[in-house]
Amino acid sequence: MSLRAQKTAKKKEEIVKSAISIITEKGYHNTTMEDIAAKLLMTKGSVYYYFKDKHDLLYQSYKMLLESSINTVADIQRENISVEDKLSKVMTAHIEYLIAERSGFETGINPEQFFEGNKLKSILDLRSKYASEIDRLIIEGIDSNVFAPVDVKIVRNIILGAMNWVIRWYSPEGEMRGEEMASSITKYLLRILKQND
Amino acid sequence: MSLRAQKTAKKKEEIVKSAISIITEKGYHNTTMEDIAAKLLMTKGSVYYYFKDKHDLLYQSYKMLLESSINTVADIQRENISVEDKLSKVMTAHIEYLIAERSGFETGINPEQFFEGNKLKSILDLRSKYASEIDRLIIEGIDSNVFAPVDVKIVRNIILGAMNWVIRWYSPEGEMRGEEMASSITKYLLRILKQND
Amino acid sequence: MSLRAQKTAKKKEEIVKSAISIITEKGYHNTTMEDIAAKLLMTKGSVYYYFKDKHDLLYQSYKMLLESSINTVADIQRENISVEDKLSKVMTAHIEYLIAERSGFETGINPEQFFEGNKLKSILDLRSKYASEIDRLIIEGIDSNVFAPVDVKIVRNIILGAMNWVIRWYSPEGEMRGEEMASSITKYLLRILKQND
Amino acid sequence: MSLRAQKTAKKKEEIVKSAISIITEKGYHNTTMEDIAAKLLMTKGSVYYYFKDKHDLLYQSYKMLLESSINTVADIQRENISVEDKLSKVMTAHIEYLIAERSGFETGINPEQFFEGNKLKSILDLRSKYASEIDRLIIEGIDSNVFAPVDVKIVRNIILGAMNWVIRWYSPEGEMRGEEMASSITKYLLRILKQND
DNA sequence: TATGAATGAGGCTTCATTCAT
DNA sequence: CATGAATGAAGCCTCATTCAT
Repeated sequence: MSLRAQKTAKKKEEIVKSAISIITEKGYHNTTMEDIAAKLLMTKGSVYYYFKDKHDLLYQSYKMLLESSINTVADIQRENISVEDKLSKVMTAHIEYLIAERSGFETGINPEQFFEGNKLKSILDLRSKYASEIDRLIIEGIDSNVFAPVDVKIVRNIILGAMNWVIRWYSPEGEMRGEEMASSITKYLLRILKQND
Repeated sequence: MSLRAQKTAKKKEEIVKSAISIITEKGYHNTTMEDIAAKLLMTKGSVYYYFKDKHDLLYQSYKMLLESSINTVADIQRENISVEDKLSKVMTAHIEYLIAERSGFETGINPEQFFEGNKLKSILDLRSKYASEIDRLIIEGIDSNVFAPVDVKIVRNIILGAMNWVIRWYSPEGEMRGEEMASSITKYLLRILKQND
Repeated sequence: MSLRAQKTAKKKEEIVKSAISIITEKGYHNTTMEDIAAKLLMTKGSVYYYFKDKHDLLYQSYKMLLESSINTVADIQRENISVEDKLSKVMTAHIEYLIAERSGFETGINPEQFFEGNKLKSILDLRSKYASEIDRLIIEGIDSNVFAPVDVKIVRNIILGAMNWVIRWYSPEGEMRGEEMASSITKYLLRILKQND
Repeated sequence: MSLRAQKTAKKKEEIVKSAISIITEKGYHNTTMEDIAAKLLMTKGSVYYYFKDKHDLLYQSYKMLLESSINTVADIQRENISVEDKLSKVMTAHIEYLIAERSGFETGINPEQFFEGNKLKSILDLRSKYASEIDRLIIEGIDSNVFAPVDVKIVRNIILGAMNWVIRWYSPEGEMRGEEMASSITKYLLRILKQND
């Protein structure tokens, strides 16, 4: 990648990160392009230089979030630890990421409402990919008798729902630090899966 | 309540129910007053007769949903059954209600984003009330040694997140009926609380 | 048509007529919706109540112009006069209409540039219809030996070009009245067709 | 002219020619500076090196077209042929030029709409000059009894309108070649002027 | 000369809301 | 009570133009 292309990529990422946090805070429709630009000390026009339109910015932001999540899981999958530890790490990472990036996209933006056609498909595909990574861990755990047999789809969605909900109630000003809370949630969720012997 | 007042109340409820389902489907900002009116074969003007403005309609809809939930819990609280059964019933009812009414308000509408001042306070109070009903059941269960000791706030939020998430992934066209799924989710969530003796 | 529908139709026509004259004067792109509304002492919003968007207003204006031309020709076709008189009347009417309505659509708006898809097709169809009415008169004249044999398509386009050009150079402030000029142009154009015996 | 000046002049002409054809095709307002630059594999910035602004590019393009037309007429005026042949040649050249350069400026761009002040005056002067060259030929023809007496202004405008209209309907894919059509139109237009003895 | 990133004015469009009938 | 025409504030987006490198 040329220097220029790098610079452009960096700028795009900067905008995306900023957009994610404002949109999480105020909601997509209550966030104006002006808001997004202003937060970065840019003008609207500049944002449009990097993104076709507001919707495109949302799409690319969403995609980046999902891809980042998938990468995290893939990294963890490669580690040489037990299934339980892997799932544990995946969950903790997920929650900590939400908190750190202040991203409420998973709860605040319903892909079916915001996207259509190829864009929707692409988002749903990424979601599925992430979901199946979790499923894989669950199944592996069941197969190796570490986890009890469960309805994988339902349990996975319980896990996702519980994790994504965090952004709605966790406050950094509270008594618990993010990591503590992440590991606490993880611990409780694992109880659903653990053999009861 | 006079006949007229009754009629008005009925009409209001009709509008609210319709609004909830459209807003759940398309999102608040993608739903126009025209849409809401049209679905009921009314005109915009009529809706304004019953509700001060769009925001008021949202507020009253949200309130109605929460109050209905709270009533349900209260009813269950009064029943003469075990704590575990009570919590179980509350969760099942919550999920089935979401599915039946096709309401995605809990996930789709973040009160902090949509309301402010007294309205926000009133919504948050109702939420708290509902939350503390659940907390009460959890605590009661712990006190009576039916449930393991847990961080009540965290577990309660895990439960809420997992339940509310349902509207995002459950499809009535799928193989599982709503009640089945509700009881399945309930069963798994209870594992978090159950003593592991 | 109900009273209300009549009123709406009238208002639409009012807007269209006004739009035609402003667009002719300033050009489509130099005319703002504000301009069009202001000229009628309306607000932008009102115009949008009657027309989907600016382009739709252009389309309906263009269509109305063409339909009106076609009706005029049809009326003349039915009259009990000679072919030459018919063609003569058609040309005179065309020119006088341009001047009276101050419409420069034919020269100022190239359908291929402004429309596409079905709208383009619909405009081109109307144009064709008008063109073939003129062709019919030319052919009739040739068949009855009143006109000399000519390449119909070319002569028709000469006639159209010469007539439409009027809006570009005729000034009502000049020495010649519109009708005079219309009949003068008509007279000259007929020379192209007249037998030279 | 220095080598550098020559190079600059050449580049300017290149840009102008390219601009004329894009603007003819898409219209001035639908043509962006980006479009013009891209077609020449330049960047916007470069175009601005040669032309003050978009409007200046339009102006110079229009001027170049008119000057070229005037030069053509002047050349023909100097030829040692009959008045009729001169007018004939002028018209044929005019039409062939429009077709060859795909220039629809005469019909697509109304000077009154696009220019003002000195620029408008300068364009109108060139137009007048061109018009009076045609007038001169007509008058000469009348004086020498080759042409019938006519209202010169009207006939000249008929001729101009008929010629300029060509760009709107002539398609190079059609059955007739450009030269054929040019001479055909010329032939018909001359009938307006020819003595009918 | 050439580039491409940044700017900002201007125009289109939507839609909640009002109000006379 | 109901209607539908009218309003106008607010936000998206385009693109000519500038300018540092």
